Amino acid sequence: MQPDKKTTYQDVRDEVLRRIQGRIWDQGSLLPTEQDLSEEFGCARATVNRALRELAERGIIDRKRKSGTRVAIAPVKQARLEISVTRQQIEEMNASYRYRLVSREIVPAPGWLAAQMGLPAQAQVLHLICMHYADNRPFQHENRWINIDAVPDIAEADFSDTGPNEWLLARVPFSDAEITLSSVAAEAEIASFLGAKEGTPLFLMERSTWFQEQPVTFVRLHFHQGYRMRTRY
Amino acid sequence: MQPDKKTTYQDVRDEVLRRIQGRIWDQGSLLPTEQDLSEEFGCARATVNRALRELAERGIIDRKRKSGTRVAIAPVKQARLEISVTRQQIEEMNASYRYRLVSREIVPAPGWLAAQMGLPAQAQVLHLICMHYADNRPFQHENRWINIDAVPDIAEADFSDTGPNEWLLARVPFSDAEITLSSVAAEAEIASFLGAKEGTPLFLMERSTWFQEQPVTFVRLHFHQGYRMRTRY
DNA sequence: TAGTGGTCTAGACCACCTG
DNA sequence: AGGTGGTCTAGACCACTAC
Repeated sequence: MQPDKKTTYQDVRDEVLRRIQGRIWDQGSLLPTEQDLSEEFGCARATVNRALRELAERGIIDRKRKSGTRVAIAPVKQARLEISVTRQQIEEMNASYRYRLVSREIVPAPGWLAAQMGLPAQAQVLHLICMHYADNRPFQHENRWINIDAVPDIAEADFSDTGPNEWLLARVPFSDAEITLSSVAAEAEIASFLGAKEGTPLFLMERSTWFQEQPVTFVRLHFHQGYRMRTRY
Repeated sequence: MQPDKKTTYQDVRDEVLRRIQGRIWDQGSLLPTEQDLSEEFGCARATVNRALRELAERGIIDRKRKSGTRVAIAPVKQARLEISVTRQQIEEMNASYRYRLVSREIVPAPGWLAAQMGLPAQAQVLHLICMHYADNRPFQHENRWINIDAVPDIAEADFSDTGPNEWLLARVPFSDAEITLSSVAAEAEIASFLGAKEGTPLFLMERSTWFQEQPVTFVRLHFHQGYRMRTRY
């Protein structure tokens, strides 16, 4: 073995993880202090801190000032769902993407939508219905409402070529969103768009989006029958 | 305004985010170097680095050595799903939790399972079916297979009182998992357990788990009708 | 080859929390 | 009151990569 260069935070992080997985440090038990670990590993305390901070972000350990660092007991695991634009999602499957605008109208926000988005009464919204196809098979039915006050430019966009999701992302990036996933029976109209029978179980994603506290859009995405969403942690 | 103490990495992070959201730095544009920013903010480069690193982890900016830091263009947003033990999930709803073991048997792994988990042919697995109730209403149907070779102690556990998820978490913590979410029609048996009609759309979570490259368990969780999974980003 | 981000160090001070 | 993690600093060297 050659004389090691330096101890990296990855080294520390991986070794600590190894000891936790190997039950050298059991669940709930107290780890040595950063000071002690930095001496053991022959590195600066900042390096240990960086390593332990990453493990804490992953939920592997719990840290508290004064009381120290403990191995987490009933970890709430975090799975990361990657949410990308539908076109990109389809192209990553090596399928050809096709988009179609079904309808476009400006209406006063219905009551349930105003409540859902936190809109003032009588706010005007743009209501869009679109379809996304992968290799010419129905992939996703998009039912979207956009708060016109939040996106004035919206009147100029006709969405005949580009979906509203891509359009919005280019203009209102990095917003906050709340997502709900569920399983629903296909209504007759949506079923026909997706080439499924009425009542077929469909995967539904609903998303509300805000930009700087202002409600921007609410969208209901019905995926084709048999769609599966995957992730790791 | 008082003489500010020090610039924190949060200050830098929030100000950079503000400039991105305010289109001062537009999508795809190049940010100043860490050196420049540290001078502007009057702090150390390490502080700027920490701030930009967090934004990069969130997908807000892209960083490359030599070429610099750019505002991300079509960000793949990451939503974090919190996955906790069913009991905990129910108790957080302020509902009473009840668990019931439906069946328990040791069998050779069926072909589809061996393929799914990457098990050797003829591996022995423990097959469990359990129910979880919230306020005595069916909440989740659990159909689980456990690789006996990976968890030898399993023979001693009868799971009449505690669900296998909690039992496993206490013994095989911090494993890797792959999750699939989908929408399925309730089969007759599962429907009856969940108090729903056959064919009802149900939210299904399937999860494969490994510990140090070794397959541990595969579980199929059917949630009650109308279940919704929520997250933010 | 030179510029940029990635990381480590050694020391310091602070904030929070438990005893 | 004191111990522990949280953070900042100033400087240094390294790794990657566009030029």
